Amino acid sequence: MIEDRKLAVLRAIVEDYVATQEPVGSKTLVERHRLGVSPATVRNDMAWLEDEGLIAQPHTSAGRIPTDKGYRFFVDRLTSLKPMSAAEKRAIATFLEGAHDLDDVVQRSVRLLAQLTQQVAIVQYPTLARSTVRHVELVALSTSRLLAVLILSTGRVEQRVIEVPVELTDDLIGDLRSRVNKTAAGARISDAAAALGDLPDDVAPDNRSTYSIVVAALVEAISDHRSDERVVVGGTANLARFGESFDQSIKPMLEALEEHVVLLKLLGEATSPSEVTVRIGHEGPIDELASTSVVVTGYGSSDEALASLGIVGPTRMDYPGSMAAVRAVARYVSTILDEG
Amino acid sequence: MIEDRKLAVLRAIVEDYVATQEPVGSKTLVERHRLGVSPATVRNDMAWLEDEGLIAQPHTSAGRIPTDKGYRFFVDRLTSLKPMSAAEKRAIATFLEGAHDLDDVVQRSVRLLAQLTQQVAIVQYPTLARSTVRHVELVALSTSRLLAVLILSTGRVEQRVIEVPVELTDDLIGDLRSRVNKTAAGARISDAAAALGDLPDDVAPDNRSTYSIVVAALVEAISDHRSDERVVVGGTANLARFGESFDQSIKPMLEALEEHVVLLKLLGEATSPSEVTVRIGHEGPIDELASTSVVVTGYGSSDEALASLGIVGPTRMDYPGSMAAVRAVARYVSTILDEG
DNA sequence: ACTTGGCACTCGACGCGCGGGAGTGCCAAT
DNA sequence: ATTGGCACTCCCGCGCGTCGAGTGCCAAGT
Repeated sequence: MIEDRKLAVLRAIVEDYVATQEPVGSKTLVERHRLGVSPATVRNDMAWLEDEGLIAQPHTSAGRIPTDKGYRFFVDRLTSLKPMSAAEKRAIATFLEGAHDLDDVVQRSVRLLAQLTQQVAIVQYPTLARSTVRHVELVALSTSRLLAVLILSTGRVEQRVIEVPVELTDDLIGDLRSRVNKTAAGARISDAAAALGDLPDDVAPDNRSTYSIVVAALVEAISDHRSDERVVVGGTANLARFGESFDQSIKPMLEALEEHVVLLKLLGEATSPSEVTVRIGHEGPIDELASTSVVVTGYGSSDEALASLGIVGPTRMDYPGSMAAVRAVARYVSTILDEG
Repeated sequence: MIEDRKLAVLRAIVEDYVATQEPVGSKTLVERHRLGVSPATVRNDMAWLEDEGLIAQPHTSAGRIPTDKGYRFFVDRLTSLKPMSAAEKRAIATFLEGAHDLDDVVQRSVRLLAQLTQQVAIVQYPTLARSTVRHVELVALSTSRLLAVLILSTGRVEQRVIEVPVELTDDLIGDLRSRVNKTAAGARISDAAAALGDLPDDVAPDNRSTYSIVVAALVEAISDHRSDERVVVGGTANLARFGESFDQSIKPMLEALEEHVVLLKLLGEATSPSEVTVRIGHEGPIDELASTSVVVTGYGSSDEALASLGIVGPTRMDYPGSMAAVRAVARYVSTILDEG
């Protein structure tokens, strides 16, 4: 069992280091936090914490900084995410309520999150796999090109251009549209794709092949997972705040932010909105981002998460604050999407 | 009249400085470029160029660097944009041809431009004002919420959610849809909005008010200029290359890249695809970006530009290369959009 | 009238040495 | 177990001298 005071010391170190960005020594520690013991005692505790691998010193005769393991311990056992102030809650609510459009909601969430945490924010669009089809619209662009517009229960609207090697007539499209909608409406996207495969059974024989071609293209377009990769990034300017550790930090970060596939990996599996996942430094999936942490949670209805949202920042970040902000935003977004 | 050699010296200074990022002195200059004269002569020319405000020295006894005015001179009179190599042309063509969707085209253009120039690339979506309406689709989301999907000639698809304080029936929507399409199809968006104002004249009297409410909302949604602000940014990671001048350069840059309104100001008026506009340092509209240059051109049909596209980078950039790349990409994008 | 070599001068970059100070570990005392 | 004392370590900042690239100017050459 670890004594309370050692934990208090660890907590103090983390908080001070996060606040000042500088290694923290025993003397300044007892000054700033009323630990009620002398620096020498703290030093002993520090030596112990270092043995345990929770803190480290950059070089002899410097203060200590938390290790990844130390942050992990801090996050798991030494803190509960501090609740947002009433003012902050109000700010979140009013800021997000202005939106009706899904695009709006996503965009505002990113900005909000970035501003609240002063970090880089990432919001994923609701996963297609977990949405149901509300309506499918087909519009002829030319005689051989068809625009399919999918409207999903989450408010997401997807469009695809389909090239078909057959002549498209208005009747054909109209017929196809009503059939597709009858089959797909209300179904999950994967189910809809499956159900559409059976469609051409009861159509006029001479239209059969046309149908199957169009439907095949449609199915392929629908289940195209490329669009599951939709994420929005905001608050990049906050990267400018850690001006020092430049090459090791900012460059890989900027690169990652451009690769949406990488970002999705970073967000990971969507969890329920009630729990906030924290990945610290090397725990993340990307080696280049070993000195950055991710705070992420899911949003959507409470029983099933639609997608993820979170922030990315240096391992030395304000975890309680970030976690609280991420959770708060996720909740508000969830309720807004529920209403819409 | 300025003699040729002085111009040659200026050109050499610009080229060397862009390549090395270091102030260039008289001796290294005659070594690298076969100027056929001695360093002393070059020094005299340099003194003259400095008097003219075309070059400057950061401090006494350092080499010279071009001033903004020097770059301007260089761009205007000392260089013609070098044509792309055959290989590059092929690369551009194949890279862009894979796209059919407008989103695809835009996204690929940004990446391509960023990669070719090693700078931050910006591509604006085709302006709504210059597109014509191809089709309008209306879908009821609930009894009082309507989703309008506009499909434009450029391939752009815009969606808007409209709240209407009336009960929506399928008949009403169907009727409205056919009327709207009859009125708006083929028209420019501004004309369409105007024409829609007259719509409710020949409808059943008891539907009048409903129509006018819905149409008013629709018109407002259509002419919402918020969506003219759509731009896509890429190649942010290239910012990491100028690691030195950090706070003065990267931070305002990152901030600007988040504010799409600012970016639009930066892109400025769309010009014809044949001419490439260069704005150097302070010439730009944004004071914070005084040490960055913009290379931009329009794309779309040759007689009328649909929107702008270009790159942003430090004033010390490879202007001939950037200009050529920007123009090449704009041309390819234009032809692809013409076909589609 | 340019061009050129020579020359003195300037000034930033670099390396070095030297305290100052923050911080540590250890030990003896309580 | 805690604490004050103490010697030790090592980073950081400062001042200094040197080096060298680069300049401006001048007088001589073509």
